[in-house]
Amino acid sequence: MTTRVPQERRRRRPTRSGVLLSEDLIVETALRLIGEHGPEALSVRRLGAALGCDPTALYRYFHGTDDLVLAIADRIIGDAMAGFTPGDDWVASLREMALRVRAGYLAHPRAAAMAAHRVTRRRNEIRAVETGIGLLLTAGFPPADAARLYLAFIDTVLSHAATEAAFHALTPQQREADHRSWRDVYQDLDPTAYPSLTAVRRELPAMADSSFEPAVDLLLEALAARARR
Amino acid sequence: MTTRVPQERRRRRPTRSGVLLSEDLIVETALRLIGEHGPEALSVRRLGAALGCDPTALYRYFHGTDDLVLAIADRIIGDAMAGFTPGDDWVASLREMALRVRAGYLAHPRAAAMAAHRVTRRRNEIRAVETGIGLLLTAGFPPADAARLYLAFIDTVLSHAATEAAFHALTPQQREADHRSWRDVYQDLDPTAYPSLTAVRRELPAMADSSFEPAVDLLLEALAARARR
DNA sequence: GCCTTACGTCAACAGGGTTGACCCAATATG
DNA sequence: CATATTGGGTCAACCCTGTTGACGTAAGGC
Repeated sequence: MTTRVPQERRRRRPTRSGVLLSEDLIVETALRLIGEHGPEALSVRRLGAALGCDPTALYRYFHGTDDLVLAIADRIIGDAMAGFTPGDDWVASLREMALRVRAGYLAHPRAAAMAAHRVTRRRNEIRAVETGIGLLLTAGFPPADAARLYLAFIDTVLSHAATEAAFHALTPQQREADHRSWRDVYQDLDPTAYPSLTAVRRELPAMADSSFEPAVDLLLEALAARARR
Repeated sequence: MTTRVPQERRRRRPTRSGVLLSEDLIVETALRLIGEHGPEALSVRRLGAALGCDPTALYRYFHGTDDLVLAIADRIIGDAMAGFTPGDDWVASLREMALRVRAGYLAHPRAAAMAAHRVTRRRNEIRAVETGIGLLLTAGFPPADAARLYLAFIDTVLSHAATEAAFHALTPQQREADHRSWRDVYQDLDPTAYPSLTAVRRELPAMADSSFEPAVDLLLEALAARARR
């Protein structure tokens, strides 16, 4: 489609069914669709049906599916970071950022699973990057280090959150089977072939737990150690 | 399709073009297709064309696209860890494990991106867990810590590798747009609204680089520090 | 009240996964 | 060797998908 997607729209026209479309309404409806019926429920045609408009009307608001996905991702980031202000303790603030991102992803697990790996280039994401790098600058890191270390930090947070979101997006049956496998499969192993697993056998059921916070804490430990030098 | 996919096939019949199909041949051809013509080249129809058979013949070997993807993922894991033996230096060994997993994913980004968040507790994965926990045990961690820390480590590695694979699985246009955004969008920001981003402005193009190794190194630093205590 | 244009609608195209029916040839059996 | 069985390759068909260009109508500026 050659039509441009304008920044502001003043003239809006109700659809055949009387709905006034808007970028926000479309994103919200998409999130609802995904949340209710899974990621595969998000298609231009289904979204149009849910909105009560012709599917191709969406192309007046987004350049294509990819653009829509990015808008959804940015919306999730915005909701997660809403009202957050960094405090004096930069480690604690980064930790809260991590937990907020994770909570935002888990609020829309299925949407997060499909949008997590993208750079949205939109307002909410830019704001979050500004905040995170600002925290590392106050920690005393020189600009080059602050940028690189923030990237390592946020990529880890986002990757972990995406993994958790993907897990939560599974059906209860799949999730249950996953949990069981740590008990069942790993418990009946040949001790001579798998000595280490046998040694930690009683700890394996805990492997079904989330590693999000341990991993974030390890990372923040390393960052704090480097900041001290 | 109601037809079952049998374990062993004895009767095989050449296709119209004379090829003898097999599960291995199909998986290999799928990987070759992805490698040569990009990630979007993997579809049942194209795979059939590349094999010289009717697309629906593949349903005699796999229940559907999902089943095929899992078979591909299994091969990727096997290839990545093939021939790996841990050395005396547990930090270096964990590092090599991380790099191998990443390389395996990046060798087949789209397949990895599709299957990365799915848990396949097969032989290769069990072996990897055995090796990794063994390394943390030789580092002196008590069993409970070894299990939890290995989980944090491998989840970080897998999550990062999945993120990178997902990025490489994007279309060239999407990837290019992602790279550009760090140069373009983030360069024209209002300095008063975004002071930290302005301060690190010259470092931002580097944000398009991978954070895999910095993140893994931070994690290994923290693990080594904890092992010393 | 006219003119412009934003934008909702429509028809169409190319490509996707998956299905059930068909039928031939490769094997098992006598 | 001849016959029966059936694995599995083929085909047509179905409904899904994203995306396009043309069209027309109603909203807003003047």
